[in-house]
Amino acid sequence: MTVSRFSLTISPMPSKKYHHGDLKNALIKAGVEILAKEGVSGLSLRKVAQRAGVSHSAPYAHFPDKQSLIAAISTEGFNQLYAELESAISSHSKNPKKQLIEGAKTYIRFAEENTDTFKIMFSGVLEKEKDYPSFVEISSKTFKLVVEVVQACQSAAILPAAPADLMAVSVWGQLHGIVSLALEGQVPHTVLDRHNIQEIVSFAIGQMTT
Amino acid sequence: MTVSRFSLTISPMPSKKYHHGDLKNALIKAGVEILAKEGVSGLSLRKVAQRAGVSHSAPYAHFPDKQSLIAAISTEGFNQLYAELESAISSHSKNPKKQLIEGAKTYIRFAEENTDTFKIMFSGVLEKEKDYPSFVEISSKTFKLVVEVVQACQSAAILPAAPADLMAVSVWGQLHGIVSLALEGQVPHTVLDRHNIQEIVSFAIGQMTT
DNA sequence: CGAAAATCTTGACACCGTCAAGATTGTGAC
DNA sequence: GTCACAATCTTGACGGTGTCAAGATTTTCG
Repeated sequence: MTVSRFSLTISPMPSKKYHHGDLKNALIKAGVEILAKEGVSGLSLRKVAQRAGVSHSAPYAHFPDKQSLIAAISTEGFNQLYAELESAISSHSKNPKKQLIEGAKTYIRFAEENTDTFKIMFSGVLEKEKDYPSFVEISSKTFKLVVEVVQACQSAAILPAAPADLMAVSVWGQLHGIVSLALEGQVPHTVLDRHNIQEIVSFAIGQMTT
Repeated sequence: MTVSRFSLTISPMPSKKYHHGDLKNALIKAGVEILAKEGVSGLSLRKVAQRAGVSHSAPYAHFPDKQSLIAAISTEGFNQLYAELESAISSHSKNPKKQLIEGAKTYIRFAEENTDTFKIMFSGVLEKEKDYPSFVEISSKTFKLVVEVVQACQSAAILPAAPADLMAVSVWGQLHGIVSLALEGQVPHTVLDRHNIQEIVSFAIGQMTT
């Protein structure tokens, strides 16, 4: 509009172009921030657009709908989780048990520090995950990480012999279940008074390992 | 309004009173039905009201807001889950291992048959659970059921000696984690090709028991 | 340079949760 | 019984939401 161009001319505003440049990533970033500040129910396309400094329907140039933006945010979350897990695991490449424990710690920390991103990734907010190839890819890549650690533990006789993928689902399920119940406030205070989530998970995984 | 009373007079409509009689429960029931047919994202107060045959803001006579209705639906879900678990467990009162396995089966079946009710109960849709006493009560009552089964298993040396509530969080977490991952489509097909959820859980719990 | 494609804005639509005002009905005191 | 009051329900409005259509602006590329 003429007015905004005029004010842009006489008092040069800090880089306000018609084209954003990298709006797609800016929207994802804005989404993550809103998620952290207002939670899942506070996440709206219009707020994301506003925070990125564009009009309410600008996002439709980059995402066909809200679900698609949520998929992108979830994918970004998985990328971060994968990177952190990968880093934690490769720090103990000669000690499978430590890989398992530190991997679990990393998972817990990620869930605690990015609660609502974690929820978006795992709580059915994303309705048709299979429609988003990059989401499927990074999530199955993450699962393969778990399988590798499990196999290393089996080779070291720390976990019992069994199909590695099946055992991986057990281990991940155990970890994920406790974390999820905790985030939902379903772990009773009689337990939380004595142990934090970290300790509960350590106990549970300790039961599985030898 | 005069018109409707008139039509009620000349052609007797099937019991359309101004006062519903039991609207509160009708709304909960309608909510469960919509949940089953349209999923969590399809659940709106206005649809619930319409399905119950009342105006869009009639629910506010019984629930202060949408969260409160969701709490009621979740509570109802927990009541049903508790009843089914209780029934399954009391059917094998002399066999703790069977109690554990059948309880798990019941949990899985409930999640599969009432997927979206299960999600509402456990996926952060209900934002401040502690504000709803009857929800807190039935959910902690359910946890106590798990504790009882765990204790019975410990007495029979089926589960190792450890604080029963801690062990209960492990067992429930293991079960809940696998079910949740499965509902999210996070259990890879390489596993699902060979085993259904039932078998995966059986394997995982088998690892914990002796 | 100019046409086509990409990007962004404006405006509209139906739906949503919520509230205020008022209509209708049930209830209990007298 | 009746009459005031409480409970219940309707109507109408408000701002916020996701989404789409039309058009403005900018970039890209033949």
